Amino acid sequence: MAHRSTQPVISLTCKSAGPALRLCRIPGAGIDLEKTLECGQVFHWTRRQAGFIGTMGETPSYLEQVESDLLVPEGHQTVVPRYLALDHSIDVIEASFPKDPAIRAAIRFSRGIRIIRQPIWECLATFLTSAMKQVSHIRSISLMMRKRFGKKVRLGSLELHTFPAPEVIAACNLNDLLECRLGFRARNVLATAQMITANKIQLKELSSLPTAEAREMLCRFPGVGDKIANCVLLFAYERMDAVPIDVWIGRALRQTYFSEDQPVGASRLSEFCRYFGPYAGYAQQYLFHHWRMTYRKTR
DNA sequence: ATCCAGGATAGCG
DNA sequence: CGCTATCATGGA
Repeated sequence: MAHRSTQPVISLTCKSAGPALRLCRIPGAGIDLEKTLECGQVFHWTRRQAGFIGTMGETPSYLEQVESDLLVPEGHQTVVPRYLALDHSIDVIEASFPKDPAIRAAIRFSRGIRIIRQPIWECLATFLTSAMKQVSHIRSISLMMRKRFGKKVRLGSLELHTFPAPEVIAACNLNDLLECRLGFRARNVLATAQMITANKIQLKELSSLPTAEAREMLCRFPGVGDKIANCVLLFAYERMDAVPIDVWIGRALRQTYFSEDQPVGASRLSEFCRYFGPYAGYAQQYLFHHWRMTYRKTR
């Protein structure tokens, strides 16, 4: 009973109507929450007070880091560690990386990032909107789609929106989506949602396929090529060896591992990434984050 | 104003 | 094969 009075509580809305949210403290297992939610793998989490608000699938939540622990809403003690992949053996993963200077520096800078477990459709649709967009744009598009088409869910007095289901997007017309500033990506998002709703490809069934075959299937969706397919494989299908090659990681790899702007194509870079080992996707995320934060201006 | 962004793709040689 | 222009939109 003495514990109850020390249980942390929080009120997430300005108007302090309703009971405050009761929080639980759980071990963070070495995670850095801020890096994890802001390193460019997921886009909808929003800073609120000392933590972040957002949804894990249908579940609205609040996450806050306190020293090495996490504060989560009461009742979320199981779903949060799964979503944030706190079970990943980060020591094993980092020990599997090659020991070159670039990797060492990236580990030092990016330590604490977890490759989280995102809902498959949400991940696929979000990265469909990511083509030729800055991270801040992807984020605002995701939030607009949620607000306009998502389901309203409540956490205490706080209202959030889930990412709209494929059926909801499939029923939209192009102009609805264009209002979320999707531009030329709207066509692809709509057509992909319609393919899924028509059962042309079942996303869940790809889980049982070898990575190469799952990638091939993902690339059948309009607007999905190797890069976006690899994002979905890494961030939603738990394929830790999948490496998305984008402009940033391309620059990092060429400048670090190849000589002076020799033309090195994406396919050759992709081959090279086997060098990073069985957790190449993790290594890629470390490098991506380090490079993007460090060389943003200087190029 | 000009350039570029966690790309994909049709259309060329 | 590999290379290029093009696709909307907004921040720097």
